[in-house]
Amino acid sequence: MSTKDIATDGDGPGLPGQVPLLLAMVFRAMNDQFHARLAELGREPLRPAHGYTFRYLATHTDATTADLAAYLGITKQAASKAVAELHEWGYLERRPHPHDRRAQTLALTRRGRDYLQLADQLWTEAEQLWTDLIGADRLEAVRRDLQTYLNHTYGDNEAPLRPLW
Amino acid sequence: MSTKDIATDGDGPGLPGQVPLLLAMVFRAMNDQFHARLAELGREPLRPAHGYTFRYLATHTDATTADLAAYLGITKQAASKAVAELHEWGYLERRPHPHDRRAQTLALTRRGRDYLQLADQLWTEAEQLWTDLIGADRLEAVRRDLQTYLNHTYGDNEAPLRPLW
DNA sequence: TCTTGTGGTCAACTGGGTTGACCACTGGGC
DNA sequence: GCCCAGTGGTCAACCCAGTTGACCACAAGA
Repeated sequence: MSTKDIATDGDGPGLPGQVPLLLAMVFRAMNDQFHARLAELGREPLRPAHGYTFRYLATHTDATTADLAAYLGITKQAASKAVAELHEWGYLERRPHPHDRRAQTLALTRRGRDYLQLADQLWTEAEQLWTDLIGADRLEAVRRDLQTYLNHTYGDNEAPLRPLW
Repeated sequence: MSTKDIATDGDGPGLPGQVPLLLAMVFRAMNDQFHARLAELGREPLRPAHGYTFRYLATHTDATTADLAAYLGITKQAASKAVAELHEWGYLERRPHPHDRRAQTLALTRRGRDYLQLADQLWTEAEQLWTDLIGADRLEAVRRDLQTYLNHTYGDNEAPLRPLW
């Protein structure tokens, strides 16, 4: 049985099947750092789904709530709730859809774009910490290897970015 | 503004701060595959917290519910619920603690160890897919780089492995 | 012995998700 | 042009894995 500790013992060739869990642990560590910095800066910590919403809206103009729900893999009711909150808090605005009178297009406000920019900056900090440890070349190699996996898995489709567990 | 699509466009040097999100997306992809295979095999998909419980118990004998709660970063009430379920389903057993009459030690049953072994096998499949794409050398390099980050972040402590978002 | 702390459970609540029902509107078939 | 199945959006009720709060049995050092 592979009961060997998967923790931070570090060396040796690595057990088969260990890498996926290492991915999860590293992302968790970076995410913790991200939220710690956010708290340090006194910024309200929007929930994960909000961050993904921002990122989606920044790259998809004229997106509707239903589009967002599909991307996040949640029901449109749930997406609608999130959108209502973010609108109430001034991060995004709803406008009538140009061609469909049922629908509304969503767009980030200045405040929303600022928040996303800050988030990008904090992720960059976390990434930089890793770069300092392993060097820019290795980081770039890792980035390519990750991208290779996504390209293979999703082809030309967009990789889903959303909360998971 | 960094509104460039973070999806699977693939090439180019990569945007700063992109790697943490790539980690999340790759883990998500592997996790999806994991659950798809589990469903294929007709195995009931225990919730994530259950898997982490198994992994913890396999490497920590005489663990108590409170230990588990601390490791998972949840309240002992929540841990107690999970333990009760897993016990009811035959995956673990509770025995009186040798030195403390309040406490109970937790241990996997045969059934629990079997499930963990299956999980390891499915993670190995996901990892293998990546190895096929980038080669064993690159995978091993990635594994070391991930481990380096964890070692730096947690030192000699155990890296937490738990649900997150 | 007393006091403080800890393992474990019961109960009530929270919140982000769900399913279900519904209306307003779209758009293709005829 | 008229239908009608399909879709965008919302309201309402519910679900459930987590929370906080209260509590008891026991532990362990003063």
